[in-house]
Amino acid sequence: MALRYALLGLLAERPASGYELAKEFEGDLGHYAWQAGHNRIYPELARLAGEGLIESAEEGARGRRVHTITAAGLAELRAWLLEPWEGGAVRNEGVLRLFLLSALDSADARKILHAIAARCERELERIRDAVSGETPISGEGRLALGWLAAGYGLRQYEASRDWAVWALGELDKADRR
Amino acid sequence: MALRYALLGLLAERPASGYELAKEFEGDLGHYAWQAGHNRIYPELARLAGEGLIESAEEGARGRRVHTITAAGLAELRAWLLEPWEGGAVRNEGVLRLFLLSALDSADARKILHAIAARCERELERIRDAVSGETPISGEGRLALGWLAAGYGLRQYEASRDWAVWALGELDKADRR
DNA sequence: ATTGGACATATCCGTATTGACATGTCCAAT
DNA sequence: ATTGGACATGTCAATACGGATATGTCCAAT
Repeated sequence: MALRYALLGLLAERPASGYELAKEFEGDLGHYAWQAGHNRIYPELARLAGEGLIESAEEGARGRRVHTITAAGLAELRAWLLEPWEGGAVRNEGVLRLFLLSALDSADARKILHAIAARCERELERIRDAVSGETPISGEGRLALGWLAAGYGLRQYEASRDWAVWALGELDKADRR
Repeated sequence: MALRYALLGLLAERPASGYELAKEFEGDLGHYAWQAGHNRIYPELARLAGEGLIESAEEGARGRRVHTITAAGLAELRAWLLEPWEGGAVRNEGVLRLFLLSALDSADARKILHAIAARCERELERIRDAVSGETPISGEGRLALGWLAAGYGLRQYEASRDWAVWALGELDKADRR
């Protein structure tokens, strides 16, 4: 269910080909929120077109097909976002690895925690670099998806780094017993 | 692949039945890292037992079967955690909804951002309450999975709340143009 | 002229996942 | 005595997903 809304959301920013949409999923979107490969994207686009939520037009070169969100698609997306919800799918292998540190002995856990903290710093650096070249605002004066995602990533990695440092402290406490 | 390691990690803390494992996935684990229902857990336990990574013993009442991790299982888990990695599955409907706010007009977006901030505060309260009754250390002096998860949840929700507040500020800036 | 790489779409198959259905036990409260 | 709810395990069918494979185009640099 979520993939269709991710696609509608991306197309709400600007019309795009399946190829371009697949690229988007390799960035912040796929990093924090939802992943999809072209093999999932193309069939879903066909279905969305079948339901009239997007319109797909052949556009010359290399068989490129540009998909545009329709009024119905926009309405569907808005309804989904406004609808109250909870739970929803969660799957994050990286976070799982954090928690499973509990199964390792102190030395192994420390090694990994240091690696995590360092990795977070690297990612923070990467996002800060990327942000300097980004626009906060997309068409129609709305906030750009990429801007929101970058802001989220920044805070998320800071939180993860702080967690790793805290966990190292907890490990110290445990070892002193 | 990740589910098997989640199960091994839980069983590394203490032996448990499939039913108890399913309960674990309803808590912090399923909230931030990985979800699984009993219908997925039972077959995977059977497979793990078949590979000798866990041992399963019938234990009296109500057909309860208690699963215990073996030395081989512990080794497999450790190897997975220590192995370098990147990427890994990411799927988080909640975060996706945050990003897709970009498709809404200013008024709708504000409404949702306020709701998100409030929700984060509620979750923070809930975790703080839960933490007061938790042990940082599990058997053998290792950090408890639940403790690590709670520490993560705390920082994660703070980050999300800060993000929502920041996004509201960005919206203000955009609207002033 | 050719070639490497980005652009572009598509299918196939095995496995993962989910929701629904099914079955039965134990125990505490009425 | 009975009943509701937690305990406990399972199967099935439909769908989602991911890795591999396939095919072809456009263009810039050599």
